[in-house]
Amino acid sequence: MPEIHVDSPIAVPEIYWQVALPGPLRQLFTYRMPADKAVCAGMRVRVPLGRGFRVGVLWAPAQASADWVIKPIESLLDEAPLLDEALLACLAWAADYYHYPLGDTLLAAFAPSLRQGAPLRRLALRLSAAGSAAGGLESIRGHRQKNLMQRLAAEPEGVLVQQLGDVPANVRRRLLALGLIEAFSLVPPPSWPDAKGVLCAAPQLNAAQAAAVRAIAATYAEFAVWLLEGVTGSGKTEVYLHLMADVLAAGRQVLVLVPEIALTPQWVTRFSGRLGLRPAVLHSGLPDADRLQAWLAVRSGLAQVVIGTRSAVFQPFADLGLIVVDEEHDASLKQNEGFGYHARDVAIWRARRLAIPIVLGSATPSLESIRNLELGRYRGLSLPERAGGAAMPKIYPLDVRNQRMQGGLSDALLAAIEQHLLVGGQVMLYLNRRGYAPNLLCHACGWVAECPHCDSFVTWHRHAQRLRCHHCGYEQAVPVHCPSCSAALTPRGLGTEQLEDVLTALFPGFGIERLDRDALSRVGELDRRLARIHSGAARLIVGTQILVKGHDFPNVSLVGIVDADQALFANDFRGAERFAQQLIQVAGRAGRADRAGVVLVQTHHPAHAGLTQLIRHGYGHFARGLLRERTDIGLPPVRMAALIRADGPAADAPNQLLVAMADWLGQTADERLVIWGPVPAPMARRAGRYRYQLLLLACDRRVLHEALNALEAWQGSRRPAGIRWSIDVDPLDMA
DNA sequence: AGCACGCCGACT
DNA sequence: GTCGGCGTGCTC
Repeated sequence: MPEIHVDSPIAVPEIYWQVALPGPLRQLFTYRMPADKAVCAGMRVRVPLGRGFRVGVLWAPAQASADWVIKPIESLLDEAPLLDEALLACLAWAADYYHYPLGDTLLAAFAPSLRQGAPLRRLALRLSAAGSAAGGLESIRGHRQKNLMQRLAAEPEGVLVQQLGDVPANVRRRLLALGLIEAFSLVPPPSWPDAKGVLCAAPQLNAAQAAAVRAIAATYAEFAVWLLEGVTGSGKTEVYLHLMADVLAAGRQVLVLVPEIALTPQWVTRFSGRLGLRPAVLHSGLPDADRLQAWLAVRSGLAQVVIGTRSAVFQPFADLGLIVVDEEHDASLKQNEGFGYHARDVAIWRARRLAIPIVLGSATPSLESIRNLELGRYRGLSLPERAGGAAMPKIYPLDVRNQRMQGGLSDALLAAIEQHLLVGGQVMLYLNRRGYAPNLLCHACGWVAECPHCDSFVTWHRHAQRLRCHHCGYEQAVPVHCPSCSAALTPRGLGTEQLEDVLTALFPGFGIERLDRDALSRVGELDRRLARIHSGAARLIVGTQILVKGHDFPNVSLVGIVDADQALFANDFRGAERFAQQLIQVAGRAGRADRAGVVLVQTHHPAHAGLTQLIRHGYGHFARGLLRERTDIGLPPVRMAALIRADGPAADAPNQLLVAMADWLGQTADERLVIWGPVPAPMARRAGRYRYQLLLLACDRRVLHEALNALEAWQGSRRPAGIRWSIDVDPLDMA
């Protein structure tokens, strides 16, 4: 359609606004609209862009510009801004800090259907004047039509069409045609269901818990970051619940961030049982309709408690009074691809802006948080003892050098398993490798099945009869013979599937449950397996990482770490802290009730300095030691870091791009910027792409961010074909 | 990101 | 002679 511009004196004056659009469009786009429109930042608009249309967010008023033809917005999607000023400020900060496009950042705060441009107004029906006057309804024959008339007569405010699912469309059309009912649009009032089930009483707090509650409660009206360092089983959740009850009683909302909600269904029942309300549970598996309902209910204040994974940190709270970040050390709070924000850090920003307290809870706090505590930015609280007087588990290294091993288990570990089973305990075995065997090998010629797309071997999944790559999703059938020499193939190494089989053969009749991603891919499977564990039908538990994430298994008296060696010598500088966190968290599954637990750590390096220190002095001491090492070598969290990743279909180009960036930064950036690399990524080829990375470090955050801004501006002009590159601020994962 | 325009191989 | 590969360049 050609643009018609009429310069007539009666033309409505126009205003200009900058609009943030989705996509990697780093600049804002200016559009015009009639000046009589009441608009403000945070409203969604539909605007023309190129040939098509996009949903964007009004950002700031702008001036007319002669540099380009300014198009009018196509439509205003909201009558009021859906995001308040405080949340918009938080999003602007996040876009800037994480060097992520503003439009995509803003859109991340909307429920998915709103992101697509769905209007809040919905079609509704009500009786027309004629319909109300008709009274007797004699003229209507069909009983469905009569039912609808009666239903609408009972609800003079009108009924949403989407709530009339049982009424066929032709019934509605017929009554509309007769003029007895009329269609109109309305913004449905938000709704949120009540809690179901009975309330449970709060248990008595122990002295440390009560002290923590008192201390935090004194800061309800101010910004304060509390690091709650509580050993596994110390009852951190009880502290949260007491605080939440206070804040809810004051009529304010609470946000609880957890690593993986799908794995902790008991949280939800516990929260609703104690607080007498239905929490909004948000995670990636939730259907869009549920997300929208929750989003609207949170915005209206009806949903008072939100429990969610990292993306819940952008929920549009009406009156947030407290934030809890549980397992604040957990790496799933940060993502290293796409919008790589750390939910804990965004949450802290929101808390500061809202002047409310935030509680970071963990048995194994991150080095970042320990440092902030030492610098006085956070206030510390500790729960040094287990609730209910339970003893801490005892951890022993188990030297497996020269020991006979059966299916990866030493005689000493097998004896311990048997002993604990015979006295009625449950035994948990932790092995962070799923599948049957990590390699499939030809004993005759040495051939090993590899992933064609990655620098890795494929894992043999015996039950599924597939070879799978755990890095890219590649799958293939299991070859019968060696493709190179036709000899038979043998498995090498131990995975959870195999461990399950081994234990079934060695301890028949005790019942085994395996908890890993393969076993839990079907919905409800976790619940079924957890039920069998809790009922005692399964006495042996085998699992990966998933075991670490906060499940309560009160009867577990022995935990076996099947292979500590792989984690002891990790290739990334955070390896040691991650190993320690994992060990302490798994160990914490043992002996929660009346008996002390035992943790046996199989290793070929029983004298490993880190391992012995961790066992002897505990996590807190160990972590503070690591922090001093980081200070000496100038790594995070002592210096700020950003990782530039580049990948492409060939090996040279991404490396050359990073070399060029490193050279340019070396010449132009502040001399306090430290540039390491580029180096190939820990897995140099993944999913068919060659990956390199460049690490930037600086003591001053501004130095780092200035360098990143300059880099973006410099690179914006030239972009090599086929190469992708991205910035990861505060990277957790070097892979 | 989309979605154009713009120049070189196998097909009705 | 056309259909179509994706290389590069722009979108208010």
